[in-house]
Amino acid sequence: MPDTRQDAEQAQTLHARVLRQLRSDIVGCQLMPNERLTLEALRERYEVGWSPIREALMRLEADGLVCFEQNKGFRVAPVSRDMLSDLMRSRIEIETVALRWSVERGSVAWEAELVAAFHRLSRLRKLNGKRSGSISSEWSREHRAFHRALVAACGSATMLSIQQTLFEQAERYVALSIMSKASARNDIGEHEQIMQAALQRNVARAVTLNREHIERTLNKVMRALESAPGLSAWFEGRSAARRRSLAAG
Amino acid sequence: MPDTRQDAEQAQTLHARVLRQLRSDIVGCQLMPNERLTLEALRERYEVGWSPIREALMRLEADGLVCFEQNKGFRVAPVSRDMLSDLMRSRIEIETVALRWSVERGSVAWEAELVAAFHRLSRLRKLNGKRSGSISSEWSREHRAFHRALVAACGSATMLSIQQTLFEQAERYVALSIMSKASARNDIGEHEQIMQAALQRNVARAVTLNREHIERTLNKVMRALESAPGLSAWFEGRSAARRRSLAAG
DNA sequence: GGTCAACAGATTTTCGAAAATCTATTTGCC
DNA sequence: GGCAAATAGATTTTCGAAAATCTGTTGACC
Repeated sequence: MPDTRQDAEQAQTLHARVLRQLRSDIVGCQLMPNERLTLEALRERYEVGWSPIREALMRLEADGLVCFEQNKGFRVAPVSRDMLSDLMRSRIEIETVALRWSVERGSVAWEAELVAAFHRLSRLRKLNGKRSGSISSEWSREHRAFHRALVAACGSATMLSIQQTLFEQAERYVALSIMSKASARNDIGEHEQIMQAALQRNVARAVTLNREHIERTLNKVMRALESAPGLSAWFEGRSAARRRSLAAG
Repeated sequence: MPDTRQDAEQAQTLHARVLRQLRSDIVGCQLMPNERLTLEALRERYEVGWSPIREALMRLEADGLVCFEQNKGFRVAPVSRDMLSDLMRSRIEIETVALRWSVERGSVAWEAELVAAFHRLSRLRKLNGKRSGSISSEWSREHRAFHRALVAACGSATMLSIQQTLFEQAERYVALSIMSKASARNDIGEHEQIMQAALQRNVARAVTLNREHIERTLNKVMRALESAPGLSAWFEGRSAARRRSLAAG
């Protein structure tokens, strides 16, 4: 029974596949913030019928990646300064709790997973090509895995799920900032420090470093997006204004 | 243009109506934990086609009220001691943060809303009839509104959304405990004390009282469910075991 | 010239049938 | 008798067409 990942992915139902692809396309900003998600266009893009698409979109709405309006259809969730800072503030609080619990309760197996996750991450390049302006999908996967490994031993499925949701939303803002400046910050050292504090069971230090890690990301992303000429328009809000400026340009 | 609530509800799309009804039926335990949600049965129950039902179920899965398995369909999310205590621990942490922010930032308008919400709640009976063993839907609505009013000024849509989701999940456990014992705890005084601490901007006291409020609910619900002969089966986990015991009895 | 209603095109929403998948039972074989 | 494959029934999953709704435009009327 050859159960390769390829097979496993093909064995998925269509709505599960569409959900995965849509999520990836939105987080990676292949579908830009506030972009209208016409069912017809998505039907063509993913080569499926209406049902799997609507189901996937409904699911993504709950994750805050998609917005929905009665009889008006779906959009990629918009972005704004306020939402970004709200998101990051909330992430800090959630991860502070989860990290504390995790460090207090983590076993040796947890330590081992954490070390392994860091090792995998440390061997990857963050960006794809030299001028691509996009984050490597492997790096993204391992980065997410590392941050999950940090809080994995918290013993709360609820907090883990919230952590994942917020992390994913934050990833979208990071992708946007990378698109605009093509410079990613080198934060491997920060990750290592957080890990070491966690391994030493130094809760206060781990929590503080994690908070600063998130705050630095927030600052970098905020500045990148404010100074990006093409992308700052996404921050101004109303879609009508944006459409006009794009049509004019 | 008479825009009554009746009209507004009828103007909803079908999947929005089904979502609302399903959510209410699950939180109120008209649909019991772990119960299989056959599409055919739901189609008949809510008198719609497949699409609106699947969309609503997908949405509820994200809220943790429904579980989904590939090609096997949907179930009402199961309940367990572990999930209950995880849920309540997480609620405490979330509401602690949100309440702190809310008390620190709340305006007079917030105070007024809070007082109004408490007043409405204080004039309602918790249970429906004398022996109905079910929570009054008006009380439930106002209870939720009161707890939301407490944290409404936190300034974070993210935290508010999480608070709502967890509160709703907790409501289901409370409904279950009421079904089993028909005795609800009289907690109007607790609510009043939390409110007063919040109005006095005494963050520490408000947060502590809120924590104790949730912990008391947790203890009461946990005990009610453990001692309830018919319902403790829901707590034992695997559906197979439960099915056998029900089929035998 | 400005405002409102009606219309046409585009899009979303819903349905019911058809295809794919699973589950439980039966049958055949060892 | 016990085990595995085949089968039938039930259920989920997907599709494509039809109905409902919205949006922007045209044209009539004031």
